[in-house]
Amino acid sequence: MSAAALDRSFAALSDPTRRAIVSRLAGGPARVTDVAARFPISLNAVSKHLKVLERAGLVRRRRAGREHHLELRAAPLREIARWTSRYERFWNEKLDALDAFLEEED
Amino acid sequence: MSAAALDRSFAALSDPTRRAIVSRLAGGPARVTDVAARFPISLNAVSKHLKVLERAGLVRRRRAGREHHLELRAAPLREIARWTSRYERFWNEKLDALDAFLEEED
DNA sequence: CTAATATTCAACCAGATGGTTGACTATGTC
DNA sequence: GACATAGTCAACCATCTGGTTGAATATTAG
Repeated sequence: MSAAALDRSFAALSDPTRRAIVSRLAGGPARVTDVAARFPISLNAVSKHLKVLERAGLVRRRRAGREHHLELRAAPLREIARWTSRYERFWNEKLDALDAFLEEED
Repeated sequence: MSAAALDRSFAALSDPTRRAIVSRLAGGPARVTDVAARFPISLNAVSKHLKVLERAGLVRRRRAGREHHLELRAAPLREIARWTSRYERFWNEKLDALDAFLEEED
Protein backbone atom coordinates (compact mmCIF):
# COMPACT_ATOMS: atom_id res chain seq x y z
CA MET A 1 0.00 0.00 0.00
CA SER A 2 1.34 3.42 -0.91
CA ALA A 3 2.22 5.86 1.81
CA ALA A 4 -0.30 8.33 0.42
CA ALA A 5 -3.07 5.74 0.63
CA LEU A 6 -2.15 5.06 4.24
CA ASP A 7 -2.18 8.81 4.84
CA ARG A 8 -5.71 9.02 3.52
CA SER A 9 -6.91 6.03 5.53
CA PHE A 10 -5.50 7.25 8.84
CA ALA A 11 -6.73 10.78 8.17
CA ALA A 12 -10.20 9.56 7.26
CA LEU A 13 -10.44 7.67 10.55
CA SER A 14 -9.16 10.52 12.69
CA ASP A 15 -12.64 12.03 12.79
CA PRO A 16 -15.22 10.56 15.19
CA THR A 17 -18.12 11.20 12.82
CA ARG A 18 -16.36 9.28 10.08
CA ARG A 19 -15.55 6.39 12.41
CA ALA A 20 -19.22 6.34 13.37
CA ILE A 21 -20.16 6.22 9.71
CA VAL A 22 -17.87 3.23 9.25
CA SER A 23 -19.55 1.62 12.23
CA ARG A 24 -22.96 2.35 10.75
CA LEU A 25 -22.04 0.85 7.40
CA ALA A 26 -20.69 -2.25 9.10
CA GLY A 27 -24.32 -2.93 9.96
CA GLY A 28 -25.25 -2.96 6.30
CA PRO A 29 -25.40 -0.68 3.27
CA ALA A 30 -27.29 2.57 3.51
CA ARG A 31 -28.18 5.67 1.57
CA VAL A 32 -26.67 9.07 2.28
CA THR A 33 -29.85 10.21 4.02
CA ASP A 34 -29.92 7.09 6.19
CA VAL A 35 -26.39 7.73 7.34
CA ALA A 36 -27.04 11.42 7.91
CA ALA A 37 -30.09 10.72 10.07
CA ARG A 38 -27.79 9.57 12.89
CA PHE A 39 -25.81 12.77 13.16
CA PRO A 40 -26.62 16.24 14.43
CA ILE A 41 -24.89 17.87 11.49
CA SER A 42 -26.23 18.88 8.11
CA LEU A 43 -26.70 16.43 5.26
CA ASN A 44 -24.08 18.39 3.37
CA ALA A 45 -21.52 17.82 6.09
CA VAL A 46 -22.23 14.08 6.00
CA SER A 47 -21.92 14.15 2.23
CA LYS A 48 -18.46 15.64 2.62
CA HIS A 49 -17.45 13.02 5.19
CA LEU A 50 -18.57 10.32 2.79
CA LYS A 51 -16.42 11.79 0.07
CA VAL A 52 -13.41 11.62 2.39
CA LEU A 53 -14.16 8.00 3.25
CA GLU A 54 -14.70 7.19 -0.42
CA ARG A 55 -11.39 8.80 -1.39
CA ALA A 56 -9.69 6.66 1.27
CA GLY A 57 -11.30 3.59 -0.26
CA LEU A 58 -13.28 2.87 2.89
CA VAL A 59 -16.67 3.39 1.32
CA ARG A 60 -17.97 2.39 -2.05
CA ARG A 61 -20.86 4.16 -3.69
CA ARG A 62 -23.29 2.76 -6.23
CA ARG A 63 -25.89 5.06 -7.74
CA ALA A 64 -29.36 3.59 -8.00
CA GLY A 65 -31.70 6.16 -9.44
CA ARG A 66 -31.59 9.22 -7.26
CA GLU A 67 -30.26 7.23 -4.33
CA HIS A 68 -26.61 6.50 -3.64
CA HIS A 69 -26.04 3.14 -2.00
CA LEU A 70 -23.04 3.13 0.30
CA GLU A 71 -21.20 0.07 1.46
CA LEU A 72 -18.20 -0.47 3.67
CA ARG A 73 -14.96 -1.49 1.99
CA ALA A 74 -12.71 -2.58 4.79
CA ALA A 75 -9.53 -3.40 2.89
CA PRO A 76 -7.82 -0.15 4.01
CA LEU A 77 -8.54 -1.15 7.61
CA ARG A 78 -6.61 -4.32 7.02
CA GLU A 79 -3.67 -2.26 5.77
CA ILE A 80 -3.83 -0.14 8.91
CA ALA A 81 -3.90 -3.24 11.07
CA ARG A 82 -0.93 -4.56 9.13
CA TRP A 83 1.01 -1.35 9.67
CA THR A 84 0.32 -1.21 13.39
CA SER A 85 1.10 -4.90 13.81
CA ARG A 86 4.73 -4.11 12.94
CA TYR A 87 4.91 -2.59 16.41
CA GLU A 88 3.13 -5.34 18.27
CA ARG A 89 6.34 -6.08 20.11
CA PHE A 90 6.00 -2.69 21.79
CA TRP A 91 2.39 -3.09 22.85
CA ASN A 92 3.27 -5.35 25.72
CA GLU A 93 3.18 -3.32 28.91
CA LYS A 94 5.84 -5.53 30.44
CA LEU A 95 8.16 -4.89 27.55
CA ASP A 96 7.55 -1.19 28.01
CA ALA A 97 8.50 -1.56 31.65
CA LEU A 98 11.61 -3.54 30.73
CA ASP A 99 12.67 -0.89 28.25
CA ALA A 100 12.21 1.77 30.88
CA PHE A 101 14.28 -0.27 33.32
CA LEU A 102 17.09 -0.79 30.82
CA GLU A 103 17.22 2.90 30.07
CA GLU A 104 17.29 3.75 33.74
CA GLU A 105 20.41 1.59 34.00
CA ASP A 106 22.72 3.50 31.61
CA MET B 1 -10.00 4.56 25.09
CA SER B 2 -11.76 7.89 24.61
CA ALA B 3 -12.85 8.95 21.17
CA ALA B 4 -10.68 12.03 21.41
CA ALA B 5 -7.62 9.91 22.17
CA LEU B 6 -8.37 7.77 19.15
CA ASP B 7 -8.76 10.95 17.11
CA ARG B 8 -5.31 12.07 18.15
CA SER B 9 -3.73 8.69 17.46
CA PHE B 10 -5.19 8.33 13.99
CA ALA B 11 -4.39 11.94 13.15
CA ALA B 12 -0.82 11.59 14.40
CA LEU B 13 -0.28 8.59 12.13
CA SER B 14 -1.84 10.19 9.06
CA ASP B 15 1.44 11.94 8.29
CA PRO B 16 4.24 9.95 6.61
CA THR B 17 6.99 11.81 8.46
CA ARG B 18 5.40 10.93 11.78
CA ARG B 19 5.00 7.28 10.82
CA ALA B 20 8.69 7.30 9.86
CA ILE B 21 9.52 8.76 13.26
CA VAL B 22 7.59 5.94 14.92
CA SER B 23 9.53 3.49 12.79
CA ARG B 24 12.79 5.15 13.77
CA LEU B 25 11.96 5.01 17.48
CA ALA B 26 11.04 1.35 17.18
CA GLY B 27 14.74 0.82 16.58
CA GLY B 28 15.57 2.36 19.93
CA PRO B 29 15.36 5.65 21.80
CA ALA B 30 16.85 8.76 20.27
CA ARG B 31 17.32 12.45 20.79
CA VAL B 32 15.44 15.10 18.81
CA THR B 33 18.51 15.81 16.69
CA ASP B 34 19.03 12.11 15.94
CA VAL B 35 15.48 11.82 14.70
CA ALA B 36 15.69 15.03 12.70
CA ALA B 37 18.86 13.90 10.92
CA ARG B 38 16.79 11.48 8.86
CA PHE B 39 14.46 14.02 7.37
CA PRO B 40 14.89 16.76 4.80
CA ILE B 41 12.88 19.21 6.88
CA SER B 42 13.98 21.63 9.55
CA LEU B 43 14.67 20.59 13.12
CA ASN B 44 11.80 22.81 14.14
CA ALA B 45 9.40 20.91 11.92
CA VAL B 46 10.54 17.64 13.48
CA SER B 47 10.11 19.15 16.93
CA LYS B 48 6.51 19.94 16.05
CA HIS B 49 5.91 16.41 14.76
CA LEU B 50 7.27 15.05 18.01
CA LYS B 51 4.88 17.21 19.96
CA VAL B 52 1.98 15.78 17.97
CA LEU B 53 3.18 12.22 18.62
CA GLU B 54 3.70 13.00 22.28
CA ARG B 55 0.22 14.46 22.60
CA ALA B 56 -1.15 11.26 21.07
CA GLY B 57 0.77 9.25 23.65
CA LEU B 58 2.91 7.57 21.00
CA VAL B 59 6.16 9.09 22.16
CA ARG B 60 7.47 9.66 25.63
CA ARG B 61 10.06 12.27 26.37
CA ARG B 62 12.59 12.31 29.21
CA ARG B 63 14.83 15.32 29.65
CA ALA B 64 18.45 14.53 30.39
CA GLY B 65 20.32 17.77 30.60
CA ARG B 66 19.92 19.66 27.40
CA GLU B 67 18.98 16.50 25.54
CA HIS B 68 15.48 15.10 25.27
CA HIS B 69 15.39 11.31 25.11
CA LEU B 70 12.50 10.02 23.07
CA GLU B 71 11.05 6.57 23.24
CA LEU B 72 8.21 4.83 21.51
CA ARG B 73 5.06 4.18 23.53
CA ALA B 74 3.03 1.81 21.44
CA ALA B 75 -0.08 1.46 23.58
CA PRO B 76 -2.12 3.77 21.29
CA LEU B 77 -1.20 1.53 18.36
CA ARG B 78 -2.76 -1.36 20.21
CA GLU B 79 -5.95 0.67 20.59
CA ILE B 80 -5.97 1.38 16.88
CA ALA B 81 -5.49 -2.30 16.13
CA ARG B 82 -8.34 -3.08 18.50
CA TRP B 83 -10.59 -0.59 16.78
CA THR B 84 -9.84 -1.85 13.29
CA SER B 85 -10.20 -5.47 14.40
CA ARG B 86 -13.90 -4.81 14.99
CA TYR B 87 -14.21 -4.83 11.20
CA GLU B 88 -12.04 -7.87 10.53
CA ARG B 89 -15.10 -9.63 9.24
CA PHE B 90 -15.13 -7.16 6.33
CA TRP B 91 -11.48 -7.54 5.41
CA ASN B 92 -12.07 -10.77 3.64
CA GLU B 93 -12.17 -10.13 -0.09
CA LYS B 94 -14.49 -13.07 -0.60
CA LEU B 95 -16.96 -11.63 1.86
CA ASP B 96 -16.78 -8.34 0.01
CA ALA B 97 -17.55 -10.19 -3.19
CA LEU B 98 -20.44 -11.99 -1.52
CA ASP B 99 -21.86 -8.75 -0.23
CA ALA B 100 -21.63 -7.25 -3.69
CA PHE B 101 -23.39 -10.28 -5.11
CA LEU B 102 -26.18 -10.14 -2.54
CA GLU B 103 -26.76 -6.49 -3.27
CA GLU B 104 -26.83 -7.14 -6.97
CA GLU B 105 -29.70 -9.54 -6.27
CA ASP B 106 -32.24 -7.14 -4.79
C1' DC C 1 33.32 33.96 30.98
C1' DT C 2 32.53 32.59 26.25
C1' DA C 3 31.13 29.78 22.75
C1' DA C 4 28.83 25.86 21.01
C1' DT C 5 25.00 22.59 21.25
C1' DA C 6 20.12 20.97 22.03
C1' DT C 7 15.79 22.30 21.90
C1' DT C 8 11.66 25.15 22.19
C1' DC C 9 8.85 29.34 21.33
C1' DA C 10 6.67 32.76 18.35
C1' DA C 11 5.22 34.67 14.23
C1' DC C 12 4.07 33.94 9.78
C1' DC C 13 2.22 31.57 5.45
C1' DA C 14 -0.35 28.57 2.24
C1' DG C 15 -3.37 25.04 2.10
C1' DA C 16 -6.53 21.57 4.20
C1' DT C 17 -10.59 20.63 7.34
C1' DG C 18 -15.28 20.57 9.20
C1' DG C 19 -18.98 23.08 9.44
C1' DT C 20 -22.63 26.27 7.55
C1' DT C 21 -26.19 28.15 3.98
C1' DG C 22 -28.14 28.60 -0.60
C1' DA C 23 -28.59 27.10 -5.18
C1' DC C 24 -28.53 23.45 -8.47
C1' DT C 25 -29.35 18.64 -10.78
C1' DA C 26 -31.67 14.55 -11.22
C1' DT C 27 -35.08 11.27 -10.19
C1' DG C 28 -39.55 9.80 -8.59
C1' DT C 29 -44.67 10.70 -7.53
C1' DC C 30 -49.28 12.80 -8.08
C1' DG D 1 -46.53 19.57 -15.62
C1' DA D 2 -45.87 20.41 -10.73
C1' DC D 3 -44.02 19.10 -6.54
C1' DA D 4 -41.22 16.38 -3.40
C1' DT D 5 -37.05 13.75 -2.54
C1' DA D 6 -31.96 12.50 -2.82
C1' DG D 7 -27.93 14.25 -3.32
C1' DT D 8 -24.14 17.39 -4.93
C1' DC D 9 -21.77 21.79 -5.86
C1' DA D 10 -20.14 26.36 -4.56
C1' DA D 11 -18.99 29.91 -1.58
C1' DC D 12 -17.89 31.24 2.83
C1' DC D 13 -15.80 30.95 7.60
C1' DA D 14 -12.96 29.70 11.60
C1' DT D 15 -9.63 26.70 12.87
C1' DC D 16 -5.91 23.34 12.23
C1' DT D 17 -1.66 21.77 9.75
C1' DG D 18 2.98 21.43 8.13
C1' DG D 19 6.33 24.05 6.87
C1' DT D 20 9.49 28.17 7.25
C1' DT D 21 12.72 31.71 9.73
C1' DG D 22 14.45 34.15 13.66
C1' DA D 23 14.96 34.63 18.46
C1' DA D 24 15.10 32.73 23.14
C1' DT D 25 16.39 29.31 26.80
C1' DA D 26 19.29 25.81 28.91
C1' DT D 27 22.99 23.05 29.31
C1' DT D 28 27.67 21.62 28.28
C1' DA D 29 32.55 22.47 26.76
C1' DG D 30 36.78 25.25 26.29
